[in-house]
Amino acid sequence: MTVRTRFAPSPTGFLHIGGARTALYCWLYARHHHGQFILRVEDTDRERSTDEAVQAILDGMAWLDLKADEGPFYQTRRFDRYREVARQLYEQGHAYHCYCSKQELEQMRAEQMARKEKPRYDGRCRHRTEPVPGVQPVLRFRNPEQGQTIIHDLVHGDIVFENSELDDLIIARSDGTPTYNFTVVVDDMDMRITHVIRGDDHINNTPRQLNIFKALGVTPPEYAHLPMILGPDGTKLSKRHGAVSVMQYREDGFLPEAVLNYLVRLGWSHGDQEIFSRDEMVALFDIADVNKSASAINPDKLLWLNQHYIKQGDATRLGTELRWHLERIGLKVDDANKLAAVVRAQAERAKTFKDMALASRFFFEEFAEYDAQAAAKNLNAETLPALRDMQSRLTALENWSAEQIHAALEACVTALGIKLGKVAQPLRVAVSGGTVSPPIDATLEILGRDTVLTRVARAIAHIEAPAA
RNA sequence: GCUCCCUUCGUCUAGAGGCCUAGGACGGAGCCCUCUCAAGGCUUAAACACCGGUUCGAAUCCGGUAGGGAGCGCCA
Repeated sequence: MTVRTRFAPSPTGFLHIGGARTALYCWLYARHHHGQFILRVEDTDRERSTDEAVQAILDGMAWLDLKADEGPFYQTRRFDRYREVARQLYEQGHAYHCYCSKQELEQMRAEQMARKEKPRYDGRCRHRTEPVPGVQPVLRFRNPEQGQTIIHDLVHGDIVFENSELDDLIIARSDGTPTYNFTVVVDDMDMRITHVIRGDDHINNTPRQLNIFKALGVTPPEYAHLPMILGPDGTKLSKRHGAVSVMQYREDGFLPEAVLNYLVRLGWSHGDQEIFSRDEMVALFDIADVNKSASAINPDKLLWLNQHYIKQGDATRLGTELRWHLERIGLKVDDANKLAAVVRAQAERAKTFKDMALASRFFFEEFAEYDAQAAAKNLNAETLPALRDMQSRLTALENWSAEQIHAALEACVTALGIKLGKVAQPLRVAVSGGTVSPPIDATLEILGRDTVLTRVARAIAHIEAPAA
């Protein structure tokens, strides 16, 4: 039997980090077993589902490169099928019409709460034989009253529920539209899903679904309930925690491989290994190694992973990512070689592309003014001789390469009897406007001779006429 | 309230009865390297929620307690 997993989000918002991990695990499990990964959009709640949300989820999965083998399927296009199965259940006596009004149900719940009981439908329409005139009934599933329903959960082990704890859930609303617990069963059945991997907030739904499968005479899939993902403070994930949408991570300068690597390790591990390529994840992933307890997001670790992939990745490819972020701050750059060179030079000092873009502006545009403190300390009468010396050495340089620039620097240091810092730092301020940049030789090389000489001249002029 | 789930350093985790003086990673601290910022190297502090059992032996098995969480919709 080939493994078939599904990711079944409801399009009521963007793809958040928890959903992304669920999708990743489903995808990994399918890939690992050479099976299929199916995407299903659970949009039966027409009030809250939006096309934008559907697109946002698709975008998020595309960014993470989690391709579905089948789908996306939309539940709203399958209403006929749900109606058909509901009818079957009704005809076989597994479902019945309930005419209770919402107010009546609410009152019942209130009374139960007052009695400190678990609020649930008491089955008062179970044996009704006559319709109530003028009332469009809902269809309720006739849940078994005795016995137990056991989930053989792949991550939690057996979870036992007394059927007497379960009530008769509504499978079709009075307008005839189907509800969640029912559509899930019909879809998982029709799509021949073998493994349902989802958040453990669904554990309580599972016995109901299992009973519907049983009534339908169908073998249910295996279940694996994943622990929740918490915010950095250990509380429930929310918008207050910053980047909740996976696309927000892209905006913030993260690489999809870093996000994926981070996510795969949140709730799953393979010994002490921290870095996983896509292929390694596929080869190594197993539900047996998934944890049971909820885990909090650690932004620092994601940052660390992101930088790991920035340092590790192909500079040309990463250059396109840098270009995207430069564009976002108003800089249009097309020189792929220069972008790659900047990526290589900045990789060690940038945890995100957003930061890298910000720190790399001076490579691509003239800076407006010097950082006041930096200029005061590094562009003054004391450093003028070194700048002048370098100005002529750089002008005379045969090959504009980091090696040659470095040699010129060494020669300058020897000639003037000063420390390297005494010339490197003034030069840095001269060409970048501030005190932070990649090593000065590499910085000058990337900038190019013309730009460097122009900026050095500008610095010298600044020293000679500080008022300007 | 009821049902269900969870509990190893701050965080992510290793750990399937003796390999545990509890390991790794992020973050922290210190040192080294150094033209800035970083990156890197080395060192270091830091945890088995609690109480009982079972066993020659328990982080690992069992029971209870405490704490956290989820669910209890004509939402998904």
